[in-house]
Amino acid sequence: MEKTPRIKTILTEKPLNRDICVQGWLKSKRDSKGLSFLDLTDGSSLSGLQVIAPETLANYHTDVSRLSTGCAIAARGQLVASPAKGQEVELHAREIIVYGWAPPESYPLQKKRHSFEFLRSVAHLRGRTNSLGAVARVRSRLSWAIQQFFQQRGFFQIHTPVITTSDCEGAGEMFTVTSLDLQQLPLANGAVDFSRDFFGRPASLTVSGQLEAEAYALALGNVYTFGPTFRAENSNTSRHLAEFWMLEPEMAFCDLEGDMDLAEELLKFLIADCLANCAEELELFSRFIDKDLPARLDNVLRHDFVRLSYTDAVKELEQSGREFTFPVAWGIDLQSEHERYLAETLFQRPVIVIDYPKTIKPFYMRVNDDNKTVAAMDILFPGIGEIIGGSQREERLEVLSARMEEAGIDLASYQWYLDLRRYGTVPHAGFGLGFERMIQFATGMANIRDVIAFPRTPGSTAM
RNA sequence: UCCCCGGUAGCUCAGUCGGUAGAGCAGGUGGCUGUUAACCACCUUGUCGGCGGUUCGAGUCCGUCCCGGGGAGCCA
Repeated sequence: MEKTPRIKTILTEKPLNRDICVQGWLKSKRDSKGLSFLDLTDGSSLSGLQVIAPETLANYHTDVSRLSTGCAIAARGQLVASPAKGQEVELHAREIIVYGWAPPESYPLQKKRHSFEFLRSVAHLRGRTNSLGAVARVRSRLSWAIQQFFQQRGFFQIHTPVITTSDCEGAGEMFTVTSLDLQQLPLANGAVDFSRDFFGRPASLTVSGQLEAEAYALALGNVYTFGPTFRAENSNTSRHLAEFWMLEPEMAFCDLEGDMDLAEELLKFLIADCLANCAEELELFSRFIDKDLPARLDNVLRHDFVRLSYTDAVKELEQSGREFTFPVAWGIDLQSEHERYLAETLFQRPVIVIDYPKTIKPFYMRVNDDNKTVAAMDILFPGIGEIIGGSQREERLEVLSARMEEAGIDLASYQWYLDLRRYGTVPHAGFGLGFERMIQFATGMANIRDVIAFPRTPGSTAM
């Protein structure tokens, strides 16, 4: 097929009085005396190209006049300065080719605002709307920015496995992976005989690539994994998915301080990149989705993140004079309302809470000298809560083994993980960034199901 | 999983005290117009989420199930 310029390029370069061909989908058509105005978009940018289709076109009465929202067409003609308001340039068509019709009586997308809830039911078409198309472009850009950030800093990307046979990675319910016939499960002593399963033992979809990333951090120095992650939790909220993308950097010869520095630098980099490269999309979100978006993004860029210990956070909450639904006490995990108070009311900017009680954090987090807390950090963003969770890892074999035993974890199945401490162990640290939550923050989108193309949530995989 | 709210035309919603259903938009037809969420006139569209109950009569009241949204928990 003929290679045609993208509309984004045309709108930027404005090659006036030249013959060009554009291909895309119709956003809307308005008829006037002797001509039709076609709003054409090809997905390259939010703005579309206005195409003028005169009545004199060979197929005007047979095709052009029948065009409606959603139709796929090509338009060839001259790009000229537009005499009317609303656009700088427009294409005066000499030829219109219809690739695909979109019968208006059945095409779900109308020339009007739809609720995000409705658009979820047509997930395969919603990328054609202004807002969801903009989300997709921001998502792509942020994904690229993540790669840039780490590659520029000498990190290596590790493709950690999606299928895991670890009994538990300590991060919630897992999806089982099996090739057994579920109608006729092989039994042994009344239980399923996984020795006859594909891997010879129970297997699941990963809930985190961290443990594997640690192995390669202790080989290549600084690494990151970035890929799909799965949680079989029955979570029904606007910030949880059963399948989501998680970024997990892991650094050797690094402590909690360095971990926090990297996380803060990354978050600022991503937002700055978005502001610089997705200006048109952000303008749309600011106008229709979240009026405070520019101020919130600016707020992150301009300020150092507040860093305070869990112990100090508890003190702040106790001194706040607030009546919380869940009372605050040292040793109890911070509730959403507490996190929100810290980030949104008290400090009004991102907050990093460190050194949580070891009893409420996973086994792999490094025990501090007080023997009561661990070198953990949670980054709380105003509006969406926890966006990053990380820690310095426990690199001491004896301490790690003891903590795993306390947690009731079968050491035998973690020998490889313990080997990392047995042979050439070093202080190391890392964190996990929920990619969709990052997109939510960058776009102001309220529901996480609207920042991933095909969301998977309990009881729902629409497409 | 728990709490709250909701499910009525293709979409967004209204529907009073229980008396068999309406608006805007979309769609269709015609008109007008360098239009831009185009405009004007006319027209079409319903298992009122499912099942059961109360009642002479249920969109409306009760029970139950399903689905969706918000919040909570879990977390990223």
